[in-house]
Amino acid sequence: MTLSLRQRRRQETARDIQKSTLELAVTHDLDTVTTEEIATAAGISTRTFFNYYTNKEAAAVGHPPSFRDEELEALRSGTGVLATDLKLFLDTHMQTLAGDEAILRMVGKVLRSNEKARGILDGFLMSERHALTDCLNTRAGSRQTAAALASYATDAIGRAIFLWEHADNMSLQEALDNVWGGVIDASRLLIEPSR
Amino acid sequence: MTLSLRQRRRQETARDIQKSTLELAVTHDLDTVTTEEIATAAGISTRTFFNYYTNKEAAAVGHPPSFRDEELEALRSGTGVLATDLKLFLDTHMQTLAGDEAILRMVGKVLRSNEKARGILDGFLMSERHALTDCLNTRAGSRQTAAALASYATDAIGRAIFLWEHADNMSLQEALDNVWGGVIDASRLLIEPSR
DNA sequence: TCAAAACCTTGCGTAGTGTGCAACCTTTGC
DNA sequence: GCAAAGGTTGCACACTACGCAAGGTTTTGA
Repeated sequence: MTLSLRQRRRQETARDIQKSTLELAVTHDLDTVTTEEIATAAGISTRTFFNYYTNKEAAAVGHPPSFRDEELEALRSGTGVLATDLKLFLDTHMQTLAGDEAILRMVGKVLRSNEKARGILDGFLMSERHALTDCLNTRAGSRQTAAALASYATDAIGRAIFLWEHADNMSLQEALDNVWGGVIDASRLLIEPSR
Repeated sequence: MTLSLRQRRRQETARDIQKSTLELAVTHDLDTVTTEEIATAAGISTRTFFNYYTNKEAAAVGHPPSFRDEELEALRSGTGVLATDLKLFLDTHMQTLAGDEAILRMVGKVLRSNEKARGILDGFLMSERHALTDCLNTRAGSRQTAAALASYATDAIGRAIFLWEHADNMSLQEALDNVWGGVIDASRLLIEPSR
């Protein structure tokens, strides 16, 4: 469990680089910031920067938290109402994300203006969605159904973060509740035509 | 309606560049292809390449068809069952996409291996989803509901294309029907806990 | 405890990217 | 038919990303 000195330093440096990148990106716009400026701000050489991240956009995105295995397992083997279990799963993940609101807000800003950063995050989210699809596949009727549910869920997190960023005085949890209400309403609209 | 010689040439050149880019990307992997190779293949100078596209990933993605105004309007003012109207809307858009299956297939391949290209397409899809949200907002109860429906719909197109690319002997329309079934089942699962 | 192995940082060299600028050519509109 | 508008190109330049090799630090295990 305890990381060696080397591993700890590596994590710290990676995080320092991300912080330096985001701070510069938020004040100046990532495209006009050079890797040299980032490296200097993080107290390393340009060459070392590229030993940690393949490019500045990847440095800005960093390493977002994945769905945790325990949570996926709890969802897979859950016996409650699916909508409730899935919402609980998202709540837990949102709490993890809420652990670093400052970074989340800066990353959000970068994502809104930088295509390459979006692509990098999108790749990450794609594999997360895949893991969630596998997990839901044991509870849904078919793989297509599981894939749709997984999309609903990951999209909901994205919209919740967006809502939280743009609304004043709203917690991440409140934003997710709000968005989830929309998901349920949308589902109802799709299968209950008359009302 | 008729385009001037200049405008027609511009479109043709843009398309030639996209085709050259995709053909090289499919055989060699876009990352190892240089802009110089693309420019030579398209019969233009490197400098001109950058007058058309800001980078090779944008050249590979090209300019995908947007939702058409008539279709959006038909959906906005539709009076049928929402699920049916929305499915019809997607069917129509899928027919537009089916007009160039060769390019669609090559773009799909690039998107699977190239983060930057994904980010570019994602930015495009984001604005499409926004337009669709505005449109659905007149029929859904709230903006969050409309946003959820718009996500369901655009994601369904993406998954349908993915399915079509990976299944043998399946048309785009069949793939969309298949995926849409998953969307409806997922919605039902979310609001009908016991069954 | 200490030397070898493993790993990390850094400078240097190099191929490739993306843009401003100026010269020159083609199309358009009057 | 000619001026204006728009397009293509070469050139120069700053920035990106990575291979390589030299030199330093941490880890390992005898």
